[in-house]
Amino acid sequence: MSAGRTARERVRAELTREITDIARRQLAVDGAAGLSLRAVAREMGMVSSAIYRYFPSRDDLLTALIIDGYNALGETVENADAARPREDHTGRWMAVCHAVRDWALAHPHEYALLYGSPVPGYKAPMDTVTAAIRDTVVYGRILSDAHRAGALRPPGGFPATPGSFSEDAMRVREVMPDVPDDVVARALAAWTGLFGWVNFELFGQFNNVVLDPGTAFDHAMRCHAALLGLPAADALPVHGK
Amino acid sequence: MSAGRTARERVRAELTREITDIARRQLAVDGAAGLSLRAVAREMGMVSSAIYRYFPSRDDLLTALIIDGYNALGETVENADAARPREDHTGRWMAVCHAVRDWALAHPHEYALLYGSPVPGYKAPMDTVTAAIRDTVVYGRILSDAHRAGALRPPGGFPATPGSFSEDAMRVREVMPDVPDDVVARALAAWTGLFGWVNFELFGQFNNVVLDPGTAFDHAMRCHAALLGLPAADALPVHGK
DNA sequence: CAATCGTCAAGAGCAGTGCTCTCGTTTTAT
DNA sequence: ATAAAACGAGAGCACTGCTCTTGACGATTG
Repeated sequence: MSAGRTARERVRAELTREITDIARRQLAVDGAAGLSLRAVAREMGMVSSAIYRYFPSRDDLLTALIIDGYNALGETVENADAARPREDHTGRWMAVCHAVRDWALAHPHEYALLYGSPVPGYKAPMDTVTAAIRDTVVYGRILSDAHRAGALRPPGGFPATPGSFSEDAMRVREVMPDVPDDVVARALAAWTGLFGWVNFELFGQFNNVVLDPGTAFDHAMRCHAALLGLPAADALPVHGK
Repeated sequence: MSAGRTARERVRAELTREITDIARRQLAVDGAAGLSLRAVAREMGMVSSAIYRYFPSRDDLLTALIIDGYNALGETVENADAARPREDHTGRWMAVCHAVRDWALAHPHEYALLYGSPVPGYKAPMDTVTAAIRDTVVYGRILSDAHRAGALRPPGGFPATPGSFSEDAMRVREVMPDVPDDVVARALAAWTGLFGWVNFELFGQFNNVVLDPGTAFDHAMRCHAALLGLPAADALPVHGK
């Protein structure tokens, strides 16, 4: 974030930003496979080989876009969570759900880059993981807060968590401190349920069947909340802003 | 399926099959973006332009592979369902879940083609839909059978289904006859939960966190079954064959 | 101030892609 | 037997990611 000391560094940072901006626009229009270094260069009035001064390969440019995407989604989710009173755990969960869905609908190709099939042969570098779990961290904090406040009352009559799950639960608890195993297990189901729904909606599995996915989505996420033991919140504003 | 009357028709059918077979092998190795008409032609000892006598474009070849994939998955799911006694609704649901997951793990690139991000600019032709819903039809039949047998007792304490969902419920009921709205709504959540989990597992979101996804998956699917009102089935064989 | 060293854009070029068109040949249908 | 349809081969177009070399500019030293 430092302004860059020499003039060269500043113009380099500026050009790097311009490249990613143009690339992101191309991504938004044509999707990941339509991202062309030559097209980016053309739009910048540069020759294609010059781009390689800034990104050593197409994959590196894609990685930059992926990190940006995770951060954009993560920030959106953080803001949606922060806009709710801390003790309104159910409201925070629902806000996170809708934030994810709304962002995905607004940025379908970027979302596909993050949660769709990975581009073949592409291996996510370590740099991405810290950005990738920003939304998950928010999710975990909500459940931790709810549990510590004693607001979590998971309904009975559901299968007992297998003992062999405890090891994985420990690892998940790093973003979900103190939460007991059975809630951790259900938390995985709810979290995958959220993204599974968004995937179905975005990738066309609901086409010609579920015509009003917003309503069904809201209800499904409330069901997940109930499964987690979050208290029912009846008087939530229906949706977005 | 007719053997083909003229010699030309037979060799044409044979070559078409050979093309899709080679393409499927390439798909399994390199993923959808690595599928190259020229490489297929090379492997067949043909010249690239000859392929266009059989598939007018790369997208058409991809479509054939997609339909094959849906049918392969659908058949696997049908068999898994049929292997259970008809009145063991919970067992059938669990068998379907594991069949989907096992097939996805065995054919990751084909699964990604079906349930990952759609290839950009690609619009699924109508031919695909009948194949695409084979698994969903099985799923719907299980719930219908369970409901008609009076075996469905959805737990209380969960959010009421919004009235505006009834229209979408009607459409979903075409593969899930007689099932009441509230179960239809939860069925969507469970179904998306299944594929959302498989996506997370296959596309790397569980990396370094959930190391034994099989156990957690089985438990999560049992939770979904309970949410649907399917009776608890305690003595199921743990997993595969 | 002047020489140098690193950075940069440009251009040519390689290997690969999807796809089109034409040109003989072969097979089918009449 | 003849006309029509289908077919494989080949050349070619426009495009891609990426590499290498060349020449110019700018910042940092001596």
